[in-house]
Amino acid sequence: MSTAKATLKDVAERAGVSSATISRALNDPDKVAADTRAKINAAILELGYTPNFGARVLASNRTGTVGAVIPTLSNAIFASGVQAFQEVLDENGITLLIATTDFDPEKELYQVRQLLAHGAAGLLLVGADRPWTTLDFIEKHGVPHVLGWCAHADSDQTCVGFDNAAAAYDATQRVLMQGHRRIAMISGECASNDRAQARLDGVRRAISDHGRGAALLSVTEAKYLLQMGAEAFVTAYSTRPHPTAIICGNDVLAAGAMIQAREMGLDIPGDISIVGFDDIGLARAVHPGLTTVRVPQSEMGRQAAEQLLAKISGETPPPNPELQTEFIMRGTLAPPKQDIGLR
Amino acid sequence: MSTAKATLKDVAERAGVSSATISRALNDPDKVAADTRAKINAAILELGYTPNFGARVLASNRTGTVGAVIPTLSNAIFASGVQAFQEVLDENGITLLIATTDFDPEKELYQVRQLLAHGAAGLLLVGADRPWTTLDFIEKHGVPHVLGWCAHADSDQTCVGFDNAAAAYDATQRVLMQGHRRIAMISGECASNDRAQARLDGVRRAISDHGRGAALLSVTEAKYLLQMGAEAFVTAYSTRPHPTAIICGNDVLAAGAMIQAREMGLDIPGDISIVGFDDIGLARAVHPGLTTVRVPQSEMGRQAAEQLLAKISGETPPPNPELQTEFIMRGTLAPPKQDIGLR
DNA sequence: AGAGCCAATGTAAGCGCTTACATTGATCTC
DNA sequence: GAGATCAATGTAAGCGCTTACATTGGCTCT
Repeated sequence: MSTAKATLKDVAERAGVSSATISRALNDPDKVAADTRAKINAAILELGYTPNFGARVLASNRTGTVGAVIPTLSNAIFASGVQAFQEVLDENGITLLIATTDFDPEKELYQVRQLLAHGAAGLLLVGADRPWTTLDFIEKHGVPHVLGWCAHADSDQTCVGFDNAAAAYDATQRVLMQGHRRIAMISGECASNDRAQARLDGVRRAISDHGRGAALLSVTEAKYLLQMGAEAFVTAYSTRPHPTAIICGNDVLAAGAMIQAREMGLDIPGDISIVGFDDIGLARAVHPGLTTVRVPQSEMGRQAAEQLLAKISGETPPPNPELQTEFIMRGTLAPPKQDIGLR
Repeated sequence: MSTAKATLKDVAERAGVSSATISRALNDPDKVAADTRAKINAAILELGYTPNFGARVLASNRTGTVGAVIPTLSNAIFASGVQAFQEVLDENGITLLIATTDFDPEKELYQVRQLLAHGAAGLLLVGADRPWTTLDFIEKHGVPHVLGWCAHADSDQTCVGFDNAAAAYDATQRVLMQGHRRIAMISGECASNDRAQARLDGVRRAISDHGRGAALLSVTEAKYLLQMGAEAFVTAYSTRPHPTAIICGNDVLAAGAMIQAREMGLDIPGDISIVGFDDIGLARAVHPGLTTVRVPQSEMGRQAAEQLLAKISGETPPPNPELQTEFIMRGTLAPPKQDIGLR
């Protein structure tokens, strides 16, 4: 075995054919006669040949990669979406480049640059809220992209996600239907986060649409961490009169709130109802089970991949799929004590 | 603006220098005079030039990517490790290629091939249990790798992780010290999973080393899903006499077990103690808090990246770091009722 | 049997960059 | 002030593939 890496030419000599034929055998096997192919395969095996990635990319102008730029893998909602995204790419022989932003729009632009510089043939981004420069840059590159975790009926962008505002509106209605009137929200940080913003908007709108004394007593923004949810609960609960229900921007915040509520000797849902968002594994694990909104994470990742692949191969992608969320009633939501029977 | 993408040559003409100088300005700026650099930058901006990835790779033989092949992103323990891994790579200007195996060793080999074919300069793999062919293949490629989530004092491999067996041994000792003698284990599936195997071994050994009537009543293997943990609990609890403590292969299984225990009207930890492993967010969110073993997920990802980068740049990497686990006492472990005071 | 066709293969021109080596002035040294 | 030194830049040879186009020879068709 030689030290130098085998090249196409080496394989060609060994197999007694031209390098073009080798290339064809590799990229488009049925253009090559079966027996030639056999010889070639033998030669490849003997030489331990692996195509040179750079040369292949340079000559063909295809990298076989797409990129995903997401806030963080540490949040299950992104991790499992990306997981599904990757699975579909994999089925199509595409490899995934990944970069994270920690919710920073500038870092997102930076990462987009990175991935495009690495030859990503398409891009998955999270949400629709970003400086116009970012999308501009992507478009100048002529690389298609899809936006995940959001839905925008108005926009001409390809969005694969669900209507966060509508889902939050719906969830809030359920809370109101239980009889709650004094509601607080623990929201994710809304700056540069249209999903958090939309959820907050949905809650706001549902409450004001409802009227009849329903009020959003407070909105506390917090980072998506258990500890932050706990701290935010203190603030959210501190109004007089207390809220009877707290709607949280996601399940992690909700779980944090639950911990703190229990800490403060409050019964859930007796003294305070809590509603989450996302339905990650956590929601079923806590006790009582967390009432929340299920979002189709995997389905979203899958469809995002399909849309992106379609765009890459130049097909007009199917119209934005509308993914449905589902309100999941568990134990943390119940009618408020003091209002029972008052209707 | 022309339709065709600008190349180095275009920029060179525009800036009135040779293409070599542009290349240098890009890759090794202080080899170029400041004013020349300024002209070049202007030209680049005007033309919207981006280097061609393939050409760069072909000419320089460097892709600036590293690959990670992991079981799944859906499990927080991998997701947050990879997150940290990616952050360090990012600081070093390296981009991450990601592929998942769903715990299938054959798929792992396939993904390793994929990533190497995409020019990964280094590889992160999970655990040490795999067919020799896989590592053989990697070595033939001359690409360095590190194994994460495991520790192997004996091996010549670079492992970045913790001693799962020792951590399990220690946790089991704590359980024994609380007075438990009838212990059951809900283990992850051990086939092709040395981490699960090691944890099981640690539990086994601790119990047999202890003697004095301590017994491992049963071992139930289950996939790492909440639901599977719940189902496994039924089996694990069904022995007569019942176990007084159940040690779980990870926190997800433990949380599933907790759900089922509550379902069956059992008090935790009054009727049954439960211990988890990993200390993911879930462990603090459940009630009572899950007693578990904290593993330094992020630290591991970080160090794995550092080791890998060191190997890639040809340095002799620092010796395998020994990462410490920590037993986290929370509410799900307490002395067994019937043994209180009996010593 | 000759024209026409087609599948299989060969020929060779790049793809756009990096980098070893060559060149050029300017600055320094004694 | 001549030679040495050095920073800055230019020249040009690839890197290892893909692919448009050319060639070949065996078939079919009439």
